[in-house]
Amino acid sequence: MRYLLKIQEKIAPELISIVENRYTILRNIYYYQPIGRRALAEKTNISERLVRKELDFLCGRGLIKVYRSGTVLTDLGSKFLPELDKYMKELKGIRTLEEQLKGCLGIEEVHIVSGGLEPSIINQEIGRYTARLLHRLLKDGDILAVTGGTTLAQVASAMHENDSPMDIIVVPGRGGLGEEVEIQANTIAATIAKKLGGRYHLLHIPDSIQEENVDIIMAEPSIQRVLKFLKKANILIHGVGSAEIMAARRDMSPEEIQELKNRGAVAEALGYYFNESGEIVYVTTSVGLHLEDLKNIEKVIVVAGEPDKARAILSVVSPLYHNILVTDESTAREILNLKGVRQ
Amino acid sequence: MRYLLKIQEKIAPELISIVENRYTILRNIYYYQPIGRRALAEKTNISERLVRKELDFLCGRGLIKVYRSGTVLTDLGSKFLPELDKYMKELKGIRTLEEQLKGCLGIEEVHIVSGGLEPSIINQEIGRYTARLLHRLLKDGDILAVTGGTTLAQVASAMHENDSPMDIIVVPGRGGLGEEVEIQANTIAATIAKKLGGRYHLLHIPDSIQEENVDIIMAEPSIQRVLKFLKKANILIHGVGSAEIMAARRDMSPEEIQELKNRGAVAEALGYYFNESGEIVYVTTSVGLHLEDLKNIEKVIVVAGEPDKARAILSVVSPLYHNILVTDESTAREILNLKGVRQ
DNA sequence: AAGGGTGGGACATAATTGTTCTAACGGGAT
DNA sequence: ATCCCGTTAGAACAATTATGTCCCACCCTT
Repeated sequence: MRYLLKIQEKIAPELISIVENRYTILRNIYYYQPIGRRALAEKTNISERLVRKELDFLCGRGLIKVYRSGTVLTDLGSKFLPELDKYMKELKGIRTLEEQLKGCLGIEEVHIVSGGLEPSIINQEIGRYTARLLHRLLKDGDILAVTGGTTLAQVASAMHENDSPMDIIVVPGRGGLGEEVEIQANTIAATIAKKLGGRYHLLHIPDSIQEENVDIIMAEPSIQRVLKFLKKANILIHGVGSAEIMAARRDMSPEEIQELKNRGAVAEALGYYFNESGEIVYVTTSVGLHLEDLKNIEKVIVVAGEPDKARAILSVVSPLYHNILVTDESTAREILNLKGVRQ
Repeated sequence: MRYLLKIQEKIAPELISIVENRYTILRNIYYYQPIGRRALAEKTNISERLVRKELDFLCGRGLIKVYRSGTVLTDLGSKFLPELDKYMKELKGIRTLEEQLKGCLGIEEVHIVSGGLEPSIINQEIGRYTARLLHRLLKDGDILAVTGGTTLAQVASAMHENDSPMDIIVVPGRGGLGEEVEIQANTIAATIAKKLGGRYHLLHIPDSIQEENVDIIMAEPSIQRVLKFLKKANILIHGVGSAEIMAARRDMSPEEIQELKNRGAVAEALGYYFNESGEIVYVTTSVGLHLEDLKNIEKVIVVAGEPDKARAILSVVSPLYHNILVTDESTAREILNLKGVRQ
């Protein structure tokens, strides 16, 4: 399979740029439809005339439809796009990247989404991909734990409504980390549960509670009930943040932030802060899953894009805790760079 | 595998003609090297300028070398060509053709050589391919039976000398069918045996012997010895001829030829003449393998190109007797046409 | 009603392609 | 050895095609 494409690359190397152009255009249409030639040209860095040519081509293939108001994906086109994803992965050697990253991180599965789009869109792509992955992975009886963050929010919004309700329980992995509602774990858990037709339980915990009050909160029956589900969760999906952004997003005091910096924190996940070597340097006093719990969870999926997170991902992800990583092409390459692996 | 190329064909259909051009050019260089631009252009029906462009490209890839005296395949090029063969088979859907033909004929294996060359070259291609197949198939201890014919002669000449001699015996499948020396079974058997570094035994039998003398000849010890090997042959490779051409090639009397026509003979193989329905309508009184013997031979390979032989192949090849068919693309398509299979 | 987007058209320019010419090389015959 | 013929690559140039750029009439939204 890979073999044939290798041969092809030798005999027709120009193919890659041709297909890449069309792929990029299709994906941009997907995200911005209806969209015009000029806007597409700008987004894709392909000249307007070329975009037009490709548009004509794609139109002829019935993948898109050009209206007065702009270009739109046809049904055929949106069905075709996931297939193209697969194809492009092979063509651009992303499958190889996945293997390298797998070996490098020692993890079970690595999924990489094709790059070549704007960062904001890449996050959506990761969401779209992870959503598909989740749909495949989840089965009746599962208890899914999720965390917050922009990436997870994308996953939630990219999931589609199930035809028939599933017997699934979704719970937030940690409570009260003081973020905006849309990207809170609670919101995301609810969204996903609703789309799947499953149930959900939320953790309502004050943003920053005193250390001495934790036990009191924990004793609350409503909290206890959710924590019981959490302990039984067999799938966890969580994001990774860069330490400073997370610290800012959660209303940390300046002293705390300084303390984090002093300790060399670069990454955050599940309320834990890690330094470059992957050591835990700080833990927020929050309620829910603890790092050690991850070892008992069947499938732990970590999802994170954006190349500036490469270092963070590297320090967080560990075969001890994680099974699956979902990221994007440029982040993957950056991680391998940091590790000194040549591609 | 096939799947990816299907996707590719949808997103980049122009690729096929690009690759096809380069493939055709490469193959023509292989057969005619050193050859010039103009001659190539004529043979391939590609405009001279295009040939030049592709030549520049192939040169840049190090697959060919352009000399004052013409273009020549480099070592890399000749190593690359068989890989390209494989790739082209997938790309042009020849693998699918093979499957269809396999199903249609009920045979174990079908090998189809990519078309798009002049008929004379196609025969060489089939020879080249079959030679590779034989090299792969043969193992020490084998006894190989071969017949005559232009196609088999190509096979023989396309085989390469073995580094180390093989423990193999090659014998002609039938004796004395009165053809030119170069395409006689005896000659071919000797050639193949020499190339493999094996032994061979020949059948020297008068061209057209009287029915009543067959037994006398058969009793000859020298003949008996060869026949004994023949009965133990575990691989047979034979060609297929159209009835009229074969009748002419072997000096048949006008009455016999008329008789053949009356009986509706369309195909010949191993001295047997078949009508359209695959029934045997005539047998030359010759010495050697009989049709029934084929059932006991491990691998029977039938090799035949040229589209006008399609009907002949169809009536000769049977799962009862044959395991492997080697032919070319246009013949394959013609056979499927005759069978009413749409491709 | 106006403004920012749209597709289609126009057109100059660049690139590709078809065609022809030429000088030089190679190989066979002398 | 040498001449000669055929074939070669390379160059040149015209014809065609692809491409970059800009404009315009239109439509939708605001």
